[in-house]
Amino acid sequence: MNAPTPPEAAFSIAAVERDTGLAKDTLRVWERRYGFPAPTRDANGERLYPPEQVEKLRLIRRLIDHGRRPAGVVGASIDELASMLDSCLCPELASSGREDGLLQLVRLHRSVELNAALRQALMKQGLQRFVADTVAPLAAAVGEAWMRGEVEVPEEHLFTEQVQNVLRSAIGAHATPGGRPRVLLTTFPEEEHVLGLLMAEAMLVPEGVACLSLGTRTPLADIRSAAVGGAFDIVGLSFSIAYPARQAIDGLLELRALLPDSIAIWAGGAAVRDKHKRLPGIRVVGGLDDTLAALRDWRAEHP
Amino acid sequence: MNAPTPPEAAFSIAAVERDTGLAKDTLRVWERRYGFPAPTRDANGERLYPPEQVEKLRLIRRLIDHGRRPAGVVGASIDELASMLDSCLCPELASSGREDGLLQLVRLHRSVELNAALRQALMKQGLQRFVADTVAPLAAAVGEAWMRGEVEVPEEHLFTEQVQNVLRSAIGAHATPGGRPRVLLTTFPEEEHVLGLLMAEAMLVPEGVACLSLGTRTPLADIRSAAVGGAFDIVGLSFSIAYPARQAIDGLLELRALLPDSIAIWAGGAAVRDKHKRLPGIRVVGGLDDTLAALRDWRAEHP
DNA sequence: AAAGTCAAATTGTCCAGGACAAAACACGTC
DNA sequence: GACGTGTTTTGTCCTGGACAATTTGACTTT
Repeated sequence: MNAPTPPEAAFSIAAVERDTGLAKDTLRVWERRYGFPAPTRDANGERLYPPEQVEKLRLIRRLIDHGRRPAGVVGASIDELASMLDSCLCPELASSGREDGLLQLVRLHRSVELNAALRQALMKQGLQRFVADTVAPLAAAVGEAWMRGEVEVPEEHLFTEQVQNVLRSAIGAHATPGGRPRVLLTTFPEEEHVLGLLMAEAMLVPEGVACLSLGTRTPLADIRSAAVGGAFDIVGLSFSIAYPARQAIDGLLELRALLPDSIAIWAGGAAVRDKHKRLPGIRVVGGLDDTLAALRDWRAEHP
Repeated sequence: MNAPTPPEAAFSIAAVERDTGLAKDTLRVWERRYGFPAPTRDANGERLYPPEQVEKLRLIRRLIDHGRRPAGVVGASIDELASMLDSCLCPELASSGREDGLLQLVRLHRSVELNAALRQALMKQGLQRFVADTVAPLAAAVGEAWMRGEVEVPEEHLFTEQVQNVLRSAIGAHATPGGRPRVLLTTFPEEEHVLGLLMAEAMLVPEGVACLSLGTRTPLADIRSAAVGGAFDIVGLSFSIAYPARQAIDGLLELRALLPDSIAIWAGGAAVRDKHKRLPGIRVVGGLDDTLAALRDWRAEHP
């Protein structure tokens, strides 16, 4: 009655939806329009997607997230997709991860060494530089490698978990409960990436900011009640690259209308970068270092 | 083109799916069969669900998760639902949370006090008793309160985040990289509750076990490759109450077939409790204290 | 050359209503 | 109680059509 386990070596449409993030309706309409994917059928007439097609769909998904349009990528051959992929990756990112060796630790399942290396870097650099100079580039490198298909799900999970462990305990050590401003951090309901929030928190906490993270996926109305009820000065939202820009903008404007003017909204992440013009009343944070600039601005205006 | 923002005070079918966890198809078929929900339509003929109906759907969802069947709950009045709710809650749980006062801290948005109280309890009790005697009952109480509708999304997020922070830093302090056995912890792809994993890890790490958590939502094939590639002795899976029992059993048996006999499988959580008979070759862990019993058993067999 | 305007093409989501297998239930038997 | 067997309930999948939101691209105006 619930999503059936994919039998042997083929995936049901529900499994493909889960693995690729493409809605069932979208998968069916692509098949109708572009002739791809072209699943076989089981005895019951239901779609069965071979693993290669699922893999190709994942690739297509990544390209679309990077701005391509379906007409150009659905129906292209594997080789064409691979060359498109190369053209939208910046080579220096991948290499920066390789040079410092941390990406290798992610790749090779070396969780213990990865953890040790992260903690060592944290000690050496301090929390803020650790986040800006080590975690963020590493996250970008992992993202790139994942897009190239060079890392799999478990490596990505491993990386996220280990970074979370290190960041959460470091943030706990710096916590300044009575500080100002009071910042509420979370994401919109469709966004489940947590590292952006943790990185922002790690940048702010050493500055004496009182941060509260609600974790991911908070409904808009609940953000409002938490922000107002908790007397927060700033609400910080994080958007990963996969988040649809339009949705981010609509949501932010709606939230802006929901919150009193005395509460500032900060938005960061790839989906809102350069969208400053379309977001009146919202501080678009361009990167981790810009978080500190935003904080300086806020403090200048609130003596 | 993407999930539209719900206008004013009514929800699109996509928004309801997100908020309630009920698939669009299920919502449409309930409407056809039971006459509920009964959304209005917009100018375009698309369903618009009023907030009361969404709230009622959430209630129904909870009752179904606790074993009721749709025929009995979809179409019942609010009062009937409320009385059903009472009959499937165990009163002592809610009260245990109230007595120690921690649940109050969750309710009132007192994040700072909650964090302090958790850390204090941790110091006093030690990691294992803290998890078994404080975190687990509190999690159960929050679950009950959520089911009664007495806590909202942000409170639940707040609770999860704060507990995560405390547990992760405590686990980090206890870490014993070279220990035995080597345990890999994760959940199946449909399961996103992380606290069960963290509690298990917190029970095991002080015993000198080398734990690696992959976080939630790991595909079966990836669990296999991580377990074999990392030379793990045990794979631990966690299932929350909302996880369909049948799916858990199928998945576990499939994983059992995938893994060599030398790697043990432990399964814990409400969804697999009392399913021991249907899970040959798998150690069903009945609760947090049973985790330690399972560990003792394993060590007795692997001198 | 930059910026605005507007029609055409693209694209994701929604709808209806039928079908069916898996799960839960009820009941009789060992 | 444990175990088959028939019945009902229930979630998911299917087809093919429709449409609004977006993007594209050609054209006009500053």
